[in-house]
Amino acid sequence: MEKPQFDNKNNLPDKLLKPYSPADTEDRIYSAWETSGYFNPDRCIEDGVTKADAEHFSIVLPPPNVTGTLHTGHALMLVIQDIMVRYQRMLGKKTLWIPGTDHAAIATQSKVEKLLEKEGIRKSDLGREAFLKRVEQFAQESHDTIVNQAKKMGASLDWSREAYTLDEKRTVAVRTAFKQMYDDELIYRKYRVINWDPKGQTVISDDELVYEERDAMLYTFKYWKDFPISISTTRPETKVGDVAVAVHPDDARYQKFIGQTFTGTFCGVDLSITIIADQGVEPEFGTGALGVTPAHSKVDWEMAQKNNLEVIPVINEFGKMTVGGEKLEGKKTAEARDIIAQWLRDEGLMEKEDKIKQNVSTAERTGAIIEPLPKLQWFIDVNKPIAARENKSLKQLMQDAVSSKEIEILPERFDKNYFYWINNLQDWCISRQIWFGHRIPVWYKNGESYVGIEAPAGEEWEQDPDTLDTWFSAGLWTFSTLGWPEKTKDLATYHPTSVLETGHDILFFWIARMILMSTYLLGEIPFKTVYLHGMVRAANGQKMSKSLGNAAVDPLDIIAKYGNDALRMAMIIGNTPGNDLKLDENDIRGYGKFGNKIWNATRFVLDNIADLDFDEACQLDAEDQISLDELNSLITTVTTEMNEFKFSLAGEKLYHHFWHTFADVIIERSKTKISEGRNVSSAKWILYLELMTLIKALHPFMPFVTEEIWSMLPALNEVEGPATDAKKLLIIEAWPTSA
RNA sequence: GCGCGAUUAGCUCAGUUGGUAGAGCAACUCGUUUACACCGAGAAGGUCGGGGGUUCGAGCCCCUCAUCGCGCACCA
Repeated sequence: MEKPQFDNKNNLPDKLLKPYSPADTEDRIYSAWETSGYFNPDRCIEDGVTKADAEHFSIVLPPPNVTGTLHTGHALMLVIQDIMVRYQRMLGKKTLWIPGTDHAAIATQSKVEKLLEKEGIRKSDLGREAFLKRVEQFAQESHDTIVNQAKKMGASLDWSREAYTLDEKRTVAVRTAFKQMYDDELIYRKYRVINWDPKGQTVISDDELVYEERDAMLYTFKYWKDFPISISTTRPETKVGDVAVAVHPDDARYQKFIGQTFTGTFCGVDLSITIIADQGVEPEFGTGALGVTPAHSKVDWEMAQKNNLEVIPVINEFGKMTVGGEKLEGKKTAEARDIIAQWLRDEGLMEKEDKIKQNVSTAERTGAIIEPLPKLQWFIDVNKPIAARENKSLKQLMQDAVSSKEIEILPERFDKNYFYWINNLQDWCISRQIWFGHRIPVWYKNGESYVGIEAPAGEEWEQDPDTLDTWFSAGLWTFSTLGWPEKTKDLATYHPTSVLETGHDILFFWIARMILMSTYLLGEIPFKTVYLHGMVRAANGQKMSKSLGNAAVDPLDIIAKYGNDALRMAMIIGNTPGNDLKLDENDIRGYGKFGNKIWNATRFVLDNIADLDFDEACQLDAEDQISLDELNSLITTVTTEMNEFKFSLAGEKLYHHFWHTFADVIIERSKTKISEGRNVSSAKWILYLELMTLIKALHPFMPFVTEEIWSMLPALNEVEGPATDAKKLLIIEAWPTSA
């Protein structure tokens, strides 16, 4: 059967007669926003959109790594932040959202190394300079992709303030921060056992360790026949570096040996073993005695420091043995382990071999098993009292910022994780043996060293070859992006920032480090609210990852299919802070339909209010007045929820009201009134008021379709009557208030 | 080992200070009424993981157990 044609006697725009097409709309709308300049708060002030003395609202975008393209996780972060920013801008605040990218030192370097590997090139073949050129080229390409993607996602970022963690300004910030910390003796260089990644050939911080449970063999044996105590270990190969055996001070079995030294030969290596007492030894585990290898275990290193023991390195940076003659030297640790285990059996020294589960630390980036090694590295002291900060340590500064409620973490339960992490925090190792990143601003000459922003004068000064942990520069992000160390107007206006929105997986890596840097360097918090989102998962709950093959869910594909507005709604509704989000294509499709529903409702309203006389006072009949009251109370509720970061609730209420109250009840009711000529003016007024209000309130959630509709409401943007001045864009329209 | 979270309609999840259980999707029945079939109307569907406690009243607070997931941790 033929469907009756919409007669369009009121000459509605052609595009409004067809179903809504995000693909034909979104790019055009984004360009209009960019051209307007309203992503930049300065422009809003110039044009009188925002008052110069208005309250500020600022967010720094967690800078995506320049390691490739944006994924759904990035899309989620862009959506949540864009909603906040659009809402705050409509409230009339000086609203700034700063974009940027992160050089992501190790991650980017290893990515490029892998690409070069495919070409059969090693980074050592290229040399430092040529290699860095390749990395920078790669980083630039990634950057361009990322920027384009962010724009596709509708992010209302102020591109005029874009920053990069490795650009010139940020380099000055990094060096200034380094120098100040060095001068305050918070940064120091020390030889100690660190986490060595044999694959990445660099030291990594404690936070970059990932523990993996593995099967291991626990060997129980004596070093030699007349040694009085048996020890247990999973790593016999390190025992050639042993200098002591530690027992619990109260252990009756071993007390009599404490303080004695025994010498002998273990697998061809001469050892001198002193029996020491340490509270940390668990009498119940193994034999209750522990072989101490100061060079290859952090715990043992500390025992050695306390007891003044010698440190004997036996493993090198490549995970190979450096002692033991022909039998062991040059062998990989795993091989040496078997050789020693066999030797123990052959010698009749092996007493027990037990299969156990063991947590081994691996490197987050390379997956390699960490080899603890003693090395000279740079550290940040987290316990030293700082005179300029009321003698508080960095640890205390981090703690106080949150415990004082100056910084609020959403959801609140992450407070506990944060405090727990701080309590267990040890000095932060900030040097890395990689090429890509901020080179440590320290120069050496004949045993002399110089720390500064610029290289010292004179030829012979040699800069430290190491680079800084990428989180050092990231820690400065809230203020380095605003111009620090210069005293800029931006810094005065927009810092502390209002909200930091990111995934809970980088609470320690990044959020804690930003709090550290900001409270120390500026004496103020970096942000007031931390909003932590969960991880985006596939519809079946699986983690999206390349190895599972479902990381192929490209946000741009979804946008091409259903539109950005639909993706946004699917990412916001049903999503609460801290909880993972299952992204289901059905939901996205559903919200795509909602966009069309809004579109069609607009067609109906515009067609019916074409002859509405705006000079006449708005007079509503009883039921329409009730509807208006309901609308007002909806807006009040939604506003409260927006202020409390409850975007899911707010979005869902707007969705539901639009569809099931405005469309299903009010529009349907108006048809009867208009066709019967009963309370026609009231019916038209309520159509108009509802549509106007809902389009505005929906804008932060669905910016494209609402802006597009807004542009088709000629001279209707003031309730009082037709506007005569040039039409404003919806992004700078005032957030609706209940009348 | 310590800590955290989840467990609510078939599925995915909301539920803000304790006050008569909600949404979306799916499924069911009916309906093409000129904004929209990317639609409408209607009905159906839950002893809120188990057990105990506090309370006039508990999805929500307390205790306990179970299952799943996550974070942290120097049992060698």
